[in-house]
Amino acid sequence: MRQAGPDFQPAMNRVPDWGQTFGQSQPANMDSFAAIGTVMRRVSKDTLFWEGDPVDHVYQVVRGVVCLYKLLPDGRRQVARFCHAGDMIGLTADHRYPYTADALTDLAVVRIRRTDLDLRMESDRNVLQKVLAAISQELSLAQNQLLLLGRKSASERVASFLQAMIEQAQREGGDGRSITLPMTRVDIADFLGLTHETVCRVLSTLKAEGIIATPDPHRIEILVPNVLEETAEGEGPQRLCA
Amino acid sequence: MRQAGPDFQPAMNRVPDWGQTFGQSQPANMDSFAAIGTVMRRVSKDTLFWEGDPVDHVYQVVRGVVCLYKLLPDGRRQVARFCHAGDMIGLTADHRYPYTADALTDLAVVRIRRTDLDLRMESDRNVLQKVLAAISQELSLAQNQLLLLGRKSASERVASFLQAMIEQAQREGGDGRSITLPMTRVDIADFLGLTHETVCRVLSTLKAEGIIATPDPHRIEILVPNVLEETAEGEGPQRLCA
DNA sequence: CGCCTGGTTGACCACTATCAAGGTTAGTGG
DNA sequence: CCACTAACCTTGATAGTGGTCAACCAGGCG
Repeated sequence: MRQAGPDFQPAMNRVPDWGQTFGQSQPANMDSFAAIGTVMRRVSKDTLFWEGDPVDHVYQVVRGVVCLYKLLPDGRRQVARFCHAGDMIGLTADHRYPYTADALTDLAVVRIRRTDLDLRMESDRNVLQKVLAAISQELSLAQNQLLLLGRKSASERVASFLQAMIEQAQREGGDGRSITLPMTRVDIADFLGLTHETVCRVLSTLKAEGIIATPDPHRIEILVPNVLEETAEGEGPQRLCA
Repeated sequence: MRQAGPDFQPAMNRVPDWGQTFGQSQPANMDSFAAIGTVMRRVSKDTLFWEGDPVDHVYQVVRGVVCLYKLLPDGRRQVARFCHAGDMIGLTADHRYPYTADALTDLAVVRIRRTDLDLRMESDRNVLQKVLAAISQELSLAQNQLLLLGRKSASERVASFLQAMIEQAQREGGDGRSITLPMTRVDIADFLGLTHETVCRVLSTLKAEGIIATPDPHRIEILVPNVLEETAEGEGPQRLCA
Protein backbone atom coordinates (compact mmCIF):
# COMPACT_ATOMS: atom_id res chain seq x y z
CA MET A 1 0.00 0.00 0.00
CA ARG A 2 2.92 2.29 0.65
CA GLN A 3 5.42 1.03 -1.85
CA ALA A 4 5.73 2.75 -5.19
CA GLY A 5 3.70 1.42 -8.09
CA PRO A 6 5.32 -0.19 -11.10
CA ASP A 7 7.62 1.83 -13.31
CA PHE A 8 5.64 4.27 -15.38
CA GLN A 9 6.01 7.36 -17.48
CA PRO A 10 4.81 10.58 -15.94
CA ALA A 11 1.94 11.77 -18.10
CA MET A 12 3.27 15.33 -17.73
CA ASN A 13 4.55 16.78 -20.94
CA ARG A 14 3.26 14.04 -23.16
CA VAL A 15 0.36 14.90 -25.35
CA PRO A 16 -2.41 12.46 -24.58
CA ASP A 17 -5.02 11.18 -26.95
CA TRP A 18 -8.41 10.05 -25.84
CA GLY A 19 -8.88 6.32 -26.10
CA GLN A 20 -9.04 4.62 -29.44
CA THR A 21 -11.91 6.24 -31.23
CA PHE A 22 -10.67 9.72 -30.50
CA GLY A 23 -7.02 8.91 -30.81
CA GLN A 24 -6.61 9.38 -34.56
CA SER A 25 -6.21 13.12 -34.77
CA GLN A 26 -3.13 15.27 -34.36
CA PRO A 27 -1.77 15.92 -30.88
CA ALA A 28 -3.79 18.71 -29.31
CA ASN A 29 -1.15 21.34 -28.90
CA MET A 30 0.31 21.00 -32.37
CA ASP A 31 -2.99 22.06 -33.87
CA SER A 32 -4.10 25.63 -33.98
CA PHE A 33 -7.54 26.86 -33.15
CA ALA A 34 -6.84 29.90 -35.30
CA ALA A 35 -9.64 29.00 -37.71
CA ILE A 36 -12.23 29.42 -34.94
CA GLY A 37 -10.82 32.54 -33.34
CA THR A 38 -8.71 35.58 -34.04
CA VAL A 39 -5.02 36.12 -33.40
CA MET A 40 -4.27 38.92 -30.96
CA ARG A 41 -1.16 40.45 -29.45
CA ARG A 42 -0.52 41.35 -25.86
CA VAL A 43 2.52 42.89 -24.20
CA SER A 44 4.33 41.60 -21.16
CA LYS A 45 2.40 42.11 -17.90
CA ASP A 46 -0.97 42.41 -19.63
CA THR A 47 -3.77 40.50 -17.97
CA LEU A 48 -5.86 38.36 -20.33
CA PHE A 49 -8.60 37.92 -17.73
CA TRP A 50 -9.14 37.88 -13.97
CA GLU A 51 -10.16 35.03 -11.74
CA GLY A 52 -13.93 35.29 -11.33
CA ASP A 53 -14.57 37.05 -14.64
CA PRO A 54 -17.29 35.50 -16.81
CA VAL A 55 -15.81 33.00 -19.26
CA ASP A 56 -16.53 34.72 -22.57
CA HIS A 57 -13.36 33.65 -24.37
CA VAL A 58 -10.93 30.79 -24.49
CA TYR A 59 -7.30 31.33 -25.55
CA GLN A 60 -4.57 29.38 -27.22
CA VAL A 61 -1.00 30.58 -26.89
CA VAL A 62 0.76 31.03 -30.22
CA ARG A 63 3.96 32.67 -28.98
CA GLY A 64 5.12 33.77 -25.54
CA VAL A 65 4.41 32.57 -22.01
CA VAL A 66 1.32 33.07 -19.84
CA CYS A 67 1.08 32.65 -16.06
CA LEU A 68 -2.15 31.35 -14.49
CA TYR A 69 -2.66 31.95 -10.77
CA LYS A 70 -5.09 32.13 -7.89
CA LEU A 71 -4.96 34.56 -4.98
CA LEU A 72 -6.04 34.36 -1.35
CA PRO A 73 -7.70 37.45 0.15
CA ASP A 74 -4.47 38.51 1.88
CA GLY A 75 -2.45 38.34 -1.34
CA ARG A 76 -0.84 34.92 -1.05
CA ARG A 77 -0.54 33.63 -4.60
CA GLN A 78 -0.41 30.18 -6.13
CA VAL A 79 0.64 29.86 -9.76
CA ALA A 80 -1.28 26.96 -11.28
CA ARG A 81 0.57 26.73 -14.57
CA PHE A 82 2.86 28.41 -17.07
CA CYS A 83 1.42 28.19 -20.59
CA HIS A 84 3.60 27.93 -23.68
CA ALA A 85 2.92 27.84 -27.43
CA GLY A 86 0.02 25.49 -28.17
CA ASP A 87 -1.45 25.47 -24.66
CA MET A 88 -5.12 26.23 -24.16
CA ILE A 89 -6.24 28.66 -21.46
CA GLY A 90 -9.68 29.01 -19.94
CA LEU A 91 -11.13 25.61 -20.76
CA THR A 92 -13.58 25.08 -17.94
CA ALA A 93 -17.14 23.93 -17.61
CA ASP A 94 -17.73 26.67 -15.08
CA HIS A 95 -18.99 30.13 -16.03
CA ARG A 96 -16.19 31.98 -14.30
CA TYR A 97 -12.46 31.75 -14.83
CA PRO A 98 -10.87 29.77 -12.00
CA TYR A 99 -7.62 31.78 -12.23
CA THR A 100 -6.11 35.04 -13.45
CA ALA A 101 -4.01 34.92 -16.63
CA ASP A 102 -1.03 37.30 -16.96
CA ALA A 103 1.37 37.65 -19.89
CA LEU A 104 4.95 36.98 -18.76
CA THR A 105 6.30 38.01 -22.16
CA ASP A 106 4.91 39.70 -25.23
CA LEU A 107 2.30 37.35 -26.61
CA ALA A 108 0.51 36.16 -29.67
CA VAL A 109 -2.66 34.30 -28.75
CA VAL A 110 -5.71 32.98 -30.54
CA ARG A 111 -8.83 34.27 -28.87
CA ILE A 112 -11.91 32.13 -29.36
CA ARG A 113 -15.41 33.07 -28.30
CA ARG A 114 -16.69 30.49 -25.88
CA THR A 115 -19.99 30.29 -27.75
CA ASP A 116 -18.15 29.70 -31.04
CA LEU A 117 -16.10 26.95 -29.45
CA ASP A 118 -19.29 25.35 -28.16
CA LEU A 119 -20.76 25.37 -31.65
CA ARG A 120 -17.63 23.95 -33.19
CA MET A 121 -17.46 21.26 -30.54
CA GLU A 122 -20.95 20.21 -31.49
CA SER A 123 -20.31 20.11 -35.21
CA ASP A 124 -16.71 18.92 -35.36
CA ARG A 125 -15.61 15.83 -33.44
CA ASN A 126 -12.01 16.78 -34.05
CA VAL A 127 -12.40 20.03 -32.15
CA LEU A 128 -14.17 18.21 -29.36
CA GLN A 129 -11.40 15.65 -29.15
CA LYS A 130 -8.81 18.39 -28.96
CA VAL A 131 -10.64 20.13 -26.15
CA LEU A 132 -10.95 16.87 -24.27
CA ALA A 133 -7.26 16.14 -24.73
CA ALA A 134 -6.31 19.65 -23.60
CA ILE A 135 -8.38 19.47 -20.43
CA SER A 136 -7.08 16.02 -19.70
CA GLN A 137 -3.52 17.21 -20.06
CA GLU A 138 -4.18 20.17 -17.79
CA LEU A 139 -5.61 17.78 -15.21
CA SER A 140 -2.60 15.53 -15.44
CA LEU A 141 -0.24 18.46 -14.91
CA ALA A 142 -2.27 19.62 -11.92
CA GLN A 143 -2.17 16.17 -10.34
CA ASN A 144 1.60 15.99 -10.67
CA GLN A 145 1.79 19.43 -9.12
CA LEU A 146 -0.28 18.22 -6.16
CA LEU A 147 2.39 15.64 -5.42
CA LEU A 148 5.08 18.28 -5.75
CA LEU A 149 3.37 20.79 -3.46
CA GLY A 150 2.20 18.26 -0.92
CA ARG A 151 5.21 16.03 -0.56
CA LYS A 152 8.39 17.26 -2.23
CA SER A 153 11.20 19.18 -0.51
CA ALA A 154 12.38 22.57 -1.75
CA SER A 155 15.30 21.03 -3.67
CA GLU A 156 13.02 18.47 -5.28
CA ARG A 157 10.53 21.14 -6.28
CA VAL A 158 13.16 23.30 -7.97
CA ALA A 159 14.66 20.24 -9.68
CA SER A 160 11.19 19.21 -10.92
CA PHE A 161 10.61 22.70 -12.24
CA LEU A 162 13.92 22.82 -14.09
CA GLN A 163 13.27 19.34 -15.49
CA ALA A 164 9.85 20.44 -16.77
CA MET A 165 11.37 23.56 -18.33
CA ILE A 166 14.04 21.45 -20.00
CA GLU A 167 11.38 19.19 -21.50
CA GLN A 168 9.41 22.22 -22.62
CA ALA A 169 12.52 23.63 -24.30
CA GLN A 170 13.16 20.30 -26.00
CA ARG A 171 9.63 20.27 -27.36
CA GLU A 172 10.44 23.63 -28.89
CA GLY A 173 13.64 22.32 -30.43
CA GLY A 174 16.17 22.89 -27.65
CA ASP A 175 18.97 20.46 -26.92
CA GLY A 176 18.15 20.07 -23.23
CA ARG A 177 21.47 21.58 -22.22
CA SER A 178 20.28 25.05 -21.46
CA ILE A 179 17.01 26.83 -20.79
CA THR A 180 15.73 30.38 -20.71
CA LEU A 181 13.35 31.29 -17.89
CA PRO A 182 10.92 34.06 -18.85
CA MET A 183 9.54 34.25 -15.32
CA THR A 184 10.96 35.90 -12.19
CA ARG A 185 12.10 34.12 -9.03
CA VAL A 186 8.85 35.21 -7.40
CA ASP A 187 6.81 33.58 -10.18
CA ILE A 188 8.80 30.37 -9.77
CA ALA A 189 8.38 30.50 -5.99
CA ASP A 190 4.63 31.03 -6.28
CA PHE A 191 4.47 28.07 -8.65
CA LEU A 192 6.45 25.81 -6.32
CA GLY A 193 4.86 26.89 -3.04
CA LEU A 194 8.12 28.43 -1.79
CA THR A 195 9.52 31.92 -1.21
CA HIS A 196 11.75 33.59 -3.77
CA GLU A 197 14.63 33.48 -1.26
CA THR A 198 14.36 29.70 -1.02
CA VAL A 199 14.31 29.37 -4.82
CA CYS A 200 17.46 31.49 -4.97
CA ARG A 201 19.18 29.44 -2.32
CA VAL A 202 18.41 26.13 -4.00
CA LEU A 203 19.64 27.46 -7.34
CA SER A 204 22.80 28.72 -5.63
CA THR A 205 23.35 25.29 -4.09
CA LEU A 206 22.86 23.57 -7.45
CA LYS A 207 25.37 25.99 -8.91
CA ALA A 208 27.87 25.44 -6.06
CA GLU A 209 27.61 21.68 -6.62
CA GLY A 210 28.32 22.09 -10.31
CA ILE A 211 24.94 20.71 -11.39
CA ILE A 212 23.92 23.89 -13.17
CA ALA A 213 25.51 27.13 -14.31
CA THR A 214 23.76 30.51 -14.47
CA PRO A 215 25.46 32.86 -16.95
CA ASP A 216 22.62 35.22 -16.10
CA PRO A 217 19.61 34.86 -13.81
CA HIS A 218 17.25 33.95 -16.63
CA ARG A 219 19.54 31.54 -18.39
CA ILE A 220 20.39 28.17 -16.86
CA GLU A 221 22.79 25.60 -18.23
CA ILE A 222 22.39 21.99 -17.21
CA LEU A 223 25.77 20.44 -16.46
CA VAL A 224 24.64 17.19 -14.80
CA PRO A 225 21.15 16.25 -16.07
CA ASN A 226 21.01 12.96 -14.14
CA VAL A 227 21.17 14.51 -10.70
CA LEU A 228 18.38 16.87 -11.65
CA GLU A 229 16.15 14.09 -12.97
CA GLU A 230 16.67 11.89 -9.94
CA THR A 231 16.13 14.70 -7.47
CA ALA A 232 12.98 15.73 -9.33
CA GLU A 233 11.48 12.26 -8.94
CA GLY A 234 12.35 12.11 -5.25
CA GLU A 235 14.97 9.42 -5.67
CA GLY A 236 18.03 11.15 -4.29
CA PRO A 237 18.48 12.65 -0.82
CA GLN A 238 15.71 15.14 -0.16
CA ARG A 239 18.17 17.83 0.66
CA LEU A 240 21.05 18.95 -1.54
CA CYS A 241 23.97 19.62 0.82
CA ALA A 242 26.29 22.51 0.16
CA MET B 1 -1.33 42.09 -9.46
CA ARG B 2 -1.21 41.00 -5.87
CA GLN B 3 -4.59 42.00 -4.60
CA ALA B 4 -7.38 39.47 -4.47
CA GLY B 5 -9.68 39.25 -7.46
CA PRO B 6 -13.34 40.16 -7.26
CA ASP B 7 -15.65 38.17 -5.05
CA PHE B 8 -16.34 34.81 -6.59
CA GLN B 9 -17.73 31.41 -5.78
CA PRO B 10 -15.17 28.63 -5.49
CA ALA B 11 -16.02 26.19 -8.28
CA MET B 12 -15.33 23.33 -5.89
CA ASN B 13 -18.37 21.29 -5.04
CA ARG B 14 -20.60 22.83 -7.62
CA VAL B 15 -21.51 20.66 -10.54
CA PRO B 16 -20.49 22.50 -13.68
CA ASP B 17 -22.15 22.36 -17.04
CA TRP B 18 -20.30 22.96 -20.26
CA GLY B 19 -21.24 26.21 -21.89
CA GLN B 20 -24.64 26.65 -23.40
CA THR B 21 -24.95 23.92 -25.96
CA PHE B 22 -23.91 21.21 -23.54
CA GLY B 23 -25.53 22.71 -20.52
CA GLN B 24 -28.99 21.26 -20.92
CA SER B 25 -28.50 17.82 -19.44
CA GLN B 26 -28.58 16.67 -15.85
CA PRO B 27 -25.66 17.46 -13.59
CA ALA B 28 -22.94 14.91 -14.20
CA ASN B 29 -22.81 13.24 -10.84
CA MET B 30 -26.55 12.83 -10.44
CA ASP B 31 -26.64 10.59 -13.48
CA SER B 32 -25.59 7.01 -13.41
CA PHE B 33 -23.43 5.34 -15.99
CA ALA B 34 -24.93 2.02 -14.90
CA ALA B 35 -26.45 1.44 -18.33
CA ILE B 36 -22.99 1.34 -19.92
CA GLY B 37 -21.23 -0.71 -17.27
CA THR B 38 -21.82 -3.25 -14.55
CA VAL B 39 -22.29 -2.68 -10.84
CA MET B 40 -19.63 -4.29 -8.68
CA ARG B 41 -18.87 -4.51 -4.99
CA ARG B 42 -15.57 -4.08 -3.25
CA VAL B 43 -14.67 -4.28 0.42
CA SER B 44 -12.75 -1.71 2.41
CA LYS B 45 -9.02 -1.59 1.60
CA ASP B 46 -9.47 -3.20 -1.82
CA THR B 47 -7.50 -1.57 -4.58
CA LEU B 48 -9.50 -0.81 -7.74
CA PHE B 49 -6.33 -0.23 -9.76
CA TRP B 50 -2.73 0.86 -9.37
CA GLU B 51 -1.03 3.95 -10.67
CA GLY B 52 0.62 2.98 -13.93
CA ASP B 53 -1.81 0.14 -14.77
CA PRO B 54 -3.28 0.27 -18.29
CA VAL B 55 -6.57 2.14 -18.30
CA ASP B 56 -8.99 -0.65 -19.21
CA HIS B 57 -11.90 0.50 -17.07
CA VAL B 58 -13.47 3.67 -15.77
CA TYR B 59 -15.46 3.67 -12.54
CA GLN B 60 -18.34 5.58 -11.03
CA VAL B 61 -18.89 5.39 -7.28
CA VAL B 62 -22.42 4.34 -6.33
CA ARG B 63 -21.92 3.97 -2.59
CA GLY B 64 -18.88 4.32 -0.33
CA VAL B 65 -15.68 6.36 -0.52
CA VAL B 66 -12.58 5.87 -2.68
CA CYS B 67 -9.13 7.38 -2.12
CA LEU B 68 -6.96 8.32 -5.11
CA TYR B 69 -3.25 8.83 -4.50
CA LYS B 70 0.22 9.01 -5.98
CA LEU B 71 3.41 7.73 -4.36
CA LEU B 72 7.04 8.79 -4.55
CA PRO B 73 9.68 6.04 -4.73
CA ASP B 74 10.46 6.35 -1.01
CA GLY B 75 6.81 5.97 0.01
CA ARG B 76 5.78 9.59 0.46
CA ARG B 77 2.12 9.73 -0.51
CA GLN B 78 -0.14 12.45 -1.87
CA VAL B 79 -3.88 11.84 -1.87
CA ALA B 80 -5.33 13.58 -4.93
CA ARG B 81 -9.00 13.17 -4.09
CA PHE B 82 -11.62 11.38 -2.04
CA CYS B 83 -14.45 10.14 -4.29
CA HIS B 84 -18.05 9.90 -3.11
CA ALA B 85 -21.29 8.65 -4.68
CA GLY B 86 -21.60 9.93 -8.25
CA ASP B 87 -17.90 10.70 -8.76
CA MET B 88 -16.09 9.30 -11.77
CA ILE B 89 -12.68 7.65 -11.40
CA GLY B 90 -10.10 7.01 -14.09
CA LEU B 91 -11.18 9.57 -16.68
CA THR B 92 -7.94 10.37 -18.41
CA ALA B 93 -6.76 10.71 -21.97
CA ASP B 94 -3.63 8.84 -21.04
CA HIS B 95 -3.30 5.07 -21.33
CA ARG B 96 -2.15 4.55 -17.76
CA TYR B 97 -3.88 5.46 -14.53
CA PRO B 98 -2.26 8.55 -13.02
CA TYR B 99 -3.03 7.37 -9.46
CA THR B 100 -3.88 4.35 -7.33
CA ALA B 101 -7.50 3.94 -6.22
CA ASP B 102 -8.20 2.34 -2.82
CA ALA B 103 -11.57 1.63 -1.20
CA LEU B 104 -11.84 3.43 2.14
CA THR B 105 -15.15 1.73 2.87
CA ASP B 106 -17.14 -1.12 1.39
CA LEU B 107 -18.12 0.02 -2.07
CA ALA B 108 -20.62 -0.27 -4.83
CA VAL B 109 -19.20 1.00 -8.11
CA VAL B 110 -20.17 0.96 -11.75
CA ARG B 111 -17.34 -0.43 -13.82
CA ILE B 112 -17.30 0.67 -17.45
CA ARG B 113 -14.99 -0.68 -20.09
CA ARG B 114 -12.97 2.15 -21.52
CA THR B 115 -13.68 0.98 -25.07
CA ASP B 116 -17.41 0.91 -24.33
CA LEU B 117 -17.26 4.44 -22.94
CA ASP B 118 -15.42 5.58 -26.06
CA LEU B 119 -18.15 4.11 -28.24
CA ARG B 120 -20.90 5.67 -26.18
CA MET B 121 -19.15 9.02 -26.23
CA GLU B 122 -19.14 8.86 -30.01
CA SER B 123 -22.79 7.95 -30.34
CA ASP B 124 -24.35 9.85 -27.43
CA ARG B 125 -23.67 13.55 -26.92
CA ASN B 126 -25.14 13.30 -23.47
CA VAL B 127 -22.52 10.83 -22.34
CA LEU B 128 -19.83 12.98 -23.85
CA GLN B 129 -21.12 16.03 -22.07
CA LYS B 130 -21.12 14.17 -18.77
CA VAL B 131 -17.55 13.02 -19.24
CA LEU B 132 -16.49 16.55 -20.09
CA ALA B 133 -18.26 17.92 -17.04
CA ALA B 134 -16.72 15.27 -14.79
CA ILE B 135 -13.18 15.95 -15.98
CA SER B 136 -13.74 19.65 -15.70
CA GLN B 137 -14.95 19.27 -12.14
CA GLU B 138 -11.96 17.11 -11.26
CA LEU B 139 -9.68 19.78 -12.70
CA SER B 140 -11.38 22.49 -10.71
CA LEU B 141 -10.97 20.52 -7.49
CA ALA B 142 -7.31 19.91 -8.26
CA GLN B 143 -6.69 23.61 -8.89
CA ASN B 144 -8.23 24.54 -5.57
CA GLN B 145 -6.08 21.91 -3.93
CA LEU B 146 -2.98 23.47 -5.50
CA LEU B 147 -3.76 26.70 -3.68
CA LEU B 148 -4.32 24.78 -0.46
CA LEU B 149 -1.08 22.81 -0.69
CA GLY B 150 1.05 25.66 -1.94
CA ARG B 151 -0.12 28.53 0.22
CA LYS B 152 -2.41 27.63 3.12
CA SER B 153 -1.29 27.04 6.72
CA ALA B 154 -2.00 23.79 8.56
CA SER B 155 -5.07 25.27 10.29
CA GLU B 156 -6.40 26.60 7.01
CA ARG B 157 -5.89 23.24 5.32
CA VAL B 158 -7.78 21.35 7.99
CA ALA B 159 -10.56 23.94 8.02
CA SER B 160 -10.82 23.71 4.21
CA PHE B 161 -11.02 19.95 4.44
CA LEU B 162 -13.75 20.02 7.09
CA GLN B 163 -15.64 22.61 5.06
CA ALA B 164 -15.47 20.41 1.96
CA MET B 165 -16.65 17.40 3.96
CA ILE B 166 -19.53 19.43 5.34
CA GLU B 167 -20.60 20.44 1.84
CA GLN B 168 -20.28 16.83 0.69
CA ALA B 169 -22.48 15.73 3.58
CA GLN B 170 -25.03 18.41 2.71
CA ARG B 171 -25.16 17.19 -0.87
CA GLU B 172 -26.02 13.79 0.58
CA GLY B 173 -28.76 15.25 2.74
CA GLY B 174 -26.88 16.17 5.91
CA ASP B 175 -27.72 19.29 7.91
CA GLY B 176 -24.16 20.63 7.94
CA ARG B 177 -23.94 20.31 11.67
CA SER B 178 -22.03 17.06 11.86
CA ILE B 179 -19.95 14.88 9.57
CA THR B 180 -18.63 11.36 9.51
CA LEU B 181 -15.08 10.86 8.29
CA PRO B 182 -14.52 7.46 6.70
CA MET B 183 -10.79 8.08 6.34
CA THR B 184 -7.98 7.88 8.91
CA ARG B 185 -5.87 10.79 10.15
CA VAL B 186 -3.08 9.56 7.90
CA ASP B 187 -5.36 9.71 4.86
CA ILE B 188 -6.37 13.26 5.77
CA ALA B 189 -2.75 14.24 6.34
CA ASP B 190 -1.68 12.78 2.99
CA PHE B 191 -4.49 14.72 1.35
CA LEU B 192 -3.53 18.00 3.02
CA GLY B 193 0.25 17.68 2.69
CA LEU B 194 0.70 17.41 6.47
CA THR B 195 1.60 14.70 8.99
CA HIS B 196 -1.08 12.86 10.95
CA GLU B 197 0.29 14.41 14.16
CA THR B 198 -0.30 17.89 12.78
CA VAL B 199 -3.84 16.99 11.72
CA CYS B 200 -4.48 15.71 15.25
CA ARG B 201 -3.09 18.85 16.82
CA VAL B 202 -5.18 21.19 14.67
CA LEU B 203 -8.31 19.18 15.41
CA SER B 204 -7.46 19.30 19.13
CA THR B 205 -7.03 23.06 18.92
CA LEU B 206 -10.37 23.47 17.14
CA LYS B 207 -11.90 21.35 19.86
CA ALA B 208 -10.24 23.33 22.65
CA GLU B 209 -11.57 26.55 21.12
CA GLY B 210 -15.08 25.17 21.00
CA ILE B 211 -15.32 25.32 17.22
CA ILE B 212 -15.87 21.60 16.82
CA ALA B 213 -16.63 18.61 19.02
CA THR B 214 -15.42 15.06 18.44
CA PRO B 215 -17.67 12.50 20.15
CA ASP B 216 -15.44 9.93 18.48
CA PRO B 217 -12.46 10.28 16.14
CA HIS B 218 -14.51 9.69 13.01
CA ARG B 219 -17.42 11.90 13.94
CA ILE B 220 -17.11 15.67 14.03
CA GLU B 221 -19.73 18.15 15.12
CA ILE B 222 -19.53 21.70 13.85
CA LEU B 223 -20.29 24.15 16.66
CA VAL B 224 -19.17 27.42 15.01
CA PRO B 225 -19.43 27.09 11.21
CA ASN B 226 -18.39 30.69 10.51
CA VAL B 227 -14.91 30.39 11.97
CA LEU B 228 -14.36 27.27 9.91
CA GLU B 229 -15.50 28.91 6.69
CA GLU B 230 -13.39 32.01 7.19
CA THR B 231 -10.30 30.07 8.18
CA ALA B 232 -10.76 27.83 5.14
CA GLU B 233 -10.74 30.80 2.77
CA GLY B 234 -7.65 32.29 4.42
CA GLU B 235 -9.52 35.24 5.89
CA GLY B 236 -8.82 34.78 9.58
CA PRO B 237 -5.42 34.61 11.27
CA GLN B 238 -3.37 31.90 9.64
CA ARG B 239 -2.75 30.22 12.93
CA LEU B 240 -5.42 29.20 15.43
CA CYS B 241 -4.00 29.96 18.88
CA ALA B 242 -4.63 27.58 21.73
C1' DC C 1 -5.98 -11.69 27.14
C1' DG C 2 -2.74 -9.78 24.00
C1' DC C 3 -1.81 -7.81 19.78
C1' DC C 4 -2.38 -4.43 16.29
C1' DT C 5 -4.09 -0.43 14.21
C1' DG C 6 -5.24 4.10 14.80
C1' DG C 7 -5.41 8.34 17.65
C1' DT C 8 -3.42 11.76 20.80
C1' DT C 9 0.00 14.43 23.10
C1' DG C 10 4.73 15.98 24.33
C1' DA C 11 9.64 17.25 23.48
C1' DC C 12 12.70 18.61 20.28
C1' DC C 13 14.47 20.33 16.05
C1' DA C 14 14.99 21.13 10.97
C1' DC C 15 13.48 23.13 6.96
C1' DT C 16 11.92 26.93 5.14
C1' DA C 17 9.88 31.59 6.02
C1' DT C 18 10.81 36.09 7.50
C1' DC C 19 13.42 40.15 7.90
C1' DA C 20 17.21 42.74 6.36
C1' DA C 21 20.92 44.43 3.53
C1' DG C 22 23.44 44.88 -0.55
C1' DG C 23 24.28 43.84 -5.49
C1' DT C 24 22.99 43.72 -10.33
C1' DT C 25 20.49 44.87 -14.38
C1' DA C 26 17.35 47.29 -17.35
C1' DG C 27 15.00 51.15 -18.37
C1' DT C 28 14.57 56.30 -18.36
C1' DG C 29 15.64 60.92 -18.73
C1' DG C 30 19.04 64.53 -18.54
C1' DC D 1 26.92 58.83 -22.47
C1' DC D 2 25.87 58.76 -17.81
C1' DA D 3 23.09 59.30 -13.57
C1' DC D 4 19.17 57.83 -11.45
C1' DT D 5 15.61 54.69 -10.31
C1' DA D 6 13.16 50.63 -9.68
C1' DA D 7 12.77 45.91 -10.26
C1' DC D 8 14.84 41.86 -9.51
C1' DC D 9 18.31 38.82 -7.52
C1' DT D 10 21.32 37.12 -3.91
C1' DT D 11 22.99 36.23 0.61
C1' DG D 12 22.98 36.41 5.70
C1' DA D 13 20.82 36.19 10.33
C1' DT D 14 17.05 34.78 12.90
C1' DA D 15 12.73 32.64 13.97
C1' DG D 16 8.66 29.83 13.57
C1' DT D 17 5.63 26.35 11.64
C1' DG D 18 5.19 21.91 11.17
C1' DG D 19 8.02 17.51 11.02
C1' DT D 20 10.25 13.82 13.65
C1' DC D 21 10.66 10.78 17.34
C1' DA D 22 8.66 8.83 21.22
C1' DA D 23 5.33 7.42 24.54
C1' DC D 24 0.87 6.27 25.82
C1' DC D 25 -4.08 5.35 25.15
C1' DA D 26 -8.31 3.26 23.16
C1' DG D 27 -10.81 0.01 20.64
C1' DG D 28 -11.37 -4.19 17.84
C1' DC D 29 -10.37 -8.76 16.96
C1' DG D 30 -8.15 -13.23 16.98
